Amino acid sequence: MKHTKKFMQSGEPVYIQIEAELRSEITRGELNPGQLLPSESALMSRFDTSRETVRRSLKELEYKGILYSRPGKGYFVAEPQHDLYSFYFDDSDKDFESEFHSINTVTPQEDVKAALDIYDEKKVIKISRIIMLRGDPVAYDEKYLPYDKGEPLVEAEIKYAVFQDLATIKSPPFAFYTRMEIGSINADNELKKILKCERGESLLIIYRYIIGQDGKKLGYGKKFLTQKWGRLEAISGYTET
Amino acid sequence: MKHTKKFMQSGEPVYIQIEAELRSEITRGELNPGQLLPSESALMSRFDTSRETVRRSLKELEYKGILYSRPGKGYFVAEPQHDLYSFYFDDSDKDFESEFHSINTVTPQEDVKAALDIYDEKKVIKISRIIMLRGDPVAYDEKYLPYDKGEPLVEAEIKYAVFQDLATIKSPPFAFYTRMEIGSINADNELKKILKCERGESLLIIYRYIIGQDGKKLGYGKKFLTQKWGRLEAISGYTET
DNA sequence: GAGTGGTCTAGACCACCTC
DNA sequence: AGGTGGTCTAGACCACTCA
Repeated sequence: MKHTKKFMQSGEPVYIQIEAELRSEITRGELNPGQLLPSESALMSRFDTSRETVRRSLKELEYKGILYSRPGKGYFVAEPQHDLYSFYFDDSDKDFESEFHSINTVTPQEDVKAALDIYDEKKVIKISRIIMLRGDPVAYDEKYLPYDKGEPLVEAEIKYAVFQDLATIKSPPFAFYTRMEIGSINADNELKKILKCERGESLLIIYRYIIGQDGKKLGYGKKFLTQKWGRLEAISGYTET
Repeated sequence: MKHTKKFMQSGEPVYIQIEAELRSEITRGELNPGQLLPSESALMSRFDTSRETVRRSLKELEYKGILYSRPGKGYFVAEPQHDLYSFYFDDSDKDFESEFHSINTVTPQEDVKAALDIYDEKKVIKISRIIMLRGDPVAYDEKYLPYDKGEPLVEAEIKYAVFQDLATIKSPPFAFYTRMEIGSINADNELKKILKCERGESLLIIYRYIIGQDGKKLGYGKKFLTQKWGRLEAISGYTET
């Protein structure tokens, strides 16, 4: 059988081989953004395979943002998204020691009320902790959750769940997402005390809003990172493999 | 014909309908991370369609990071990546006015040499500009490109290309990517002068390294953002649609 | 060995675009 | 009218997993 032979020869599925071949032409600059690719039927004869197999290759490249298709016209090389960055920000701070600071129900301040869409006198749960590196405080974290009366405040449970990920509480995990804002701020006296840094030292401040798919605000957090914590690292553009 | 009727009824392709149905079960929490989905053949009879159609739906959800599959076992609901964030950082600063500051070839400082993998006495092209909002400076930008002797320094061309995107020069657009580091810093006297801010004011500092797929360093940039510039905004988790 | 997903084929009809 | 991609079908063989 034709395809079996091809498959065995290199150990790679045919559609992966075609994908690699086309991708290489693009990263080498032989095919450039906006350019039209050969049609499916042309690729079928070029690679001596069926239409679905060719389409599988093209679909892969489409998902990766390298191609797009226009019905009736063909496939085109996409513009790379050099302005779209991604980064990991792991709230559990696995690489650090973290020190439990306080947990209690409080009357929220204005920024917290606004962030959680609270308009009445409802209280909120406030959890704060200090993140340490080799004995030095490098970050300080405050999290706020709406406190619905009647819900027992089970400290141990919250401690576990919240420290894994804010708002894993009582929401199916695909039912919410997080919006983050990153800014910088000079340490005030309170932060100076907590983080044992200079007053005025420049800190990264990271705001997070946990939002349900229905728009409901499920959580709010502020995190202050000293320069010892390190820099946030992000990537944009297409990285091979 | 069976499928034509189904397709016409809702105007949506069958595989999109199946995808939506499964996704809804997941966001509603009926199916949870780690759980096994019904097999392909079970879904074939449930939705009265062919295997490839069912597989197309599952593949979509796989690409979106909602499912993963294990040969011989089945499809499982994935863990949502609540720690993976994305954001846009458009270097052209379309929403701002930007003021050309200077462009010339200079002997690089140590950080620039390290960032561009320069070990000899080669010079680099330095481009700097100031970004303004309503007449006020809100950011300051420095970019460095390796300067290969013999290349004419065509100012107009560089100005255009670099201000669109650092390193669009002479590299096919899929041949490189960008690594970014975000930190905070106190304004020194020089930045105070350029940005007309207080000495010690907290700034966001953004380092960028433009890197070829072959690992070659193509460009380096530093950008200082005042608090007037605004906050960086990022998103994580699954957002519907 | 029975069931699962992974790959591949050879058809089909459709909507869209261009001449 | 003829070419393009979009959707869908009904087969096939394979490697993997688990009882």
